[in-house]
Amino acid sequence: MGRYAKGEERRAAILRAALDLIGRNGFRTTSLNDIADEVGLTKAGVLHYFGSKDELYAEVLRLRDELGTPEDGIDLDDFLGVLRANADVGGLVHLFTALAAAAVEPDHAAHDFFVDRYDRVRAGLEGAVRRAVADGRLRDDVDPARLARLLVAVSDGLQVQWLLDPSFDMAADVEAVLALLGEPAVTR
Amino acid sequence: MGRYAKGEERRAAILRAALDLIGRNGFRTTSLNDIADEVGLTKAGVLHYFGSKDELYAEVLRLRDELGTPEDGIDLDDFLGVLRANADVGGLVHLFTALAAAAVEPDHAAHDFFVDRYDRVRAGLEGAVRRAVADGRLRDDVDPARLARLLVAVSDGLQVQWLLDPSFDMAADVEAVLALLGEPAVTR
DNA sequence: CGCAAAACCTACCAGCGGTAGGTATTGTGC
DNA sequence: GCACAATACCTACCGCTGGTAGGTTTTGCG
Repeated sequence: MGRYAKGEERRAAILRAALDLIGRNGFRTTSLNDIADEVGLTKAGVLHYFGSKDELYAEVLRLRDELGTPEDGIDLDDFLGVLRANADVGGLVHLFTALAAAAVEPDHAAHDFFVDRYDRVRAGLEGAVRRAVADGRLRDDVDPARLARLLVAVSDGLQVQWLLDPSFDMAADVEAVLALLGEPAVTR
Repeated sequence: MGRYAKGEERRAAILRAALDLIGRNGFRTTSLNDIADEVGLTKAGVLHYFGSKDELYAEVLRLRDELGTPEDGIDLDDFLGVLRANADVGGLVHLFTALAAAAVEPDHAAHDFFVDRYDRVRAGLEGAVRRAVADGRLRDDVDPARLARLLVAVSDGLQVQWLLDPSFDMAADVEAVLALLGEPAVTR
């Protein structure tokens, strides 16, 4: 699975170009040809690096995760921070929700990515919930695994509504529900 | 905008066929041609009734809404009931989430449908929340509009996770969060 | 320099959603 | 029951999509 230096560079350039085009034009109207043009290749050249369009998109999201995630567990504030940051990158949020919905089918190229990702995010959030409970910042009669799942769900779901009509504050909504569950002040 | 009797019948048959095929094969692999074949028409014949594939799909979801919704406001139990019922129709749930994600773009054929639908559902749920608060079944320090938005979000979000891995009970999760908010027993 | 792997192209494919423009069918008013 | 318009529906076509096959050029290593 070796790769030449030039190849690595191209690969990165393709990911950048995809990110850029998706942000500018939305991912639905962006084709492999567009991406290839942007980076000075043909469609086949792009597919040499990524087996399919969906795999390329999955890789875009994977890259974004890597850039934005601290490697030492997440806490509830980080979670809210991500949600706040998402308000600036509608194109990517859109890609995420649409691809997640499509990747539900087991043979979709991004299926494994999303299964993995949800597991990871849920596990991280479950830890954050446990710590919050231990610190007395969250009432102790919640099931951490369930709450983690619910928090992921609520943030995914809010993103769809927000994309349809960005006139509310997603993070504020999640803060509110955390507050109701006994977290007195999530943000400073 | 008149329509002959035969036309009405065909239209209904197309919707039924679409519903059926989506349920059997998933909506991603279902093409206009497949639907046309199933109902004994050509692709162009189908498009005579529905301007585009996305419009047809929007109509499928609209039809489903109509069938399942009582016209005199929804309450929180109904809401949970819908969630429970969805566990039996994964194909449609998938169509819903995927189409909602795609329809985020303002020029998408189903955009208006989803904007409308979310407004309606949120408004209905907001009423349900107000009634629940008035009845003392929900603590009174929640913003009904916000909670309605959150409940819609959580159910949308759970559906994605559930489609990826249907090993948990969506309705039970939502019940749990309602319980935490002061609703002692949502179901009998 | 030699050679394998990687990079990348041209040419092609089936299938997609959608359109144009025709013909056949249906219902309505006289 | 006949004219006439609207509706129903078809064939043929379009551009584009993601993807493949198989070749040629480029890269790096021993």
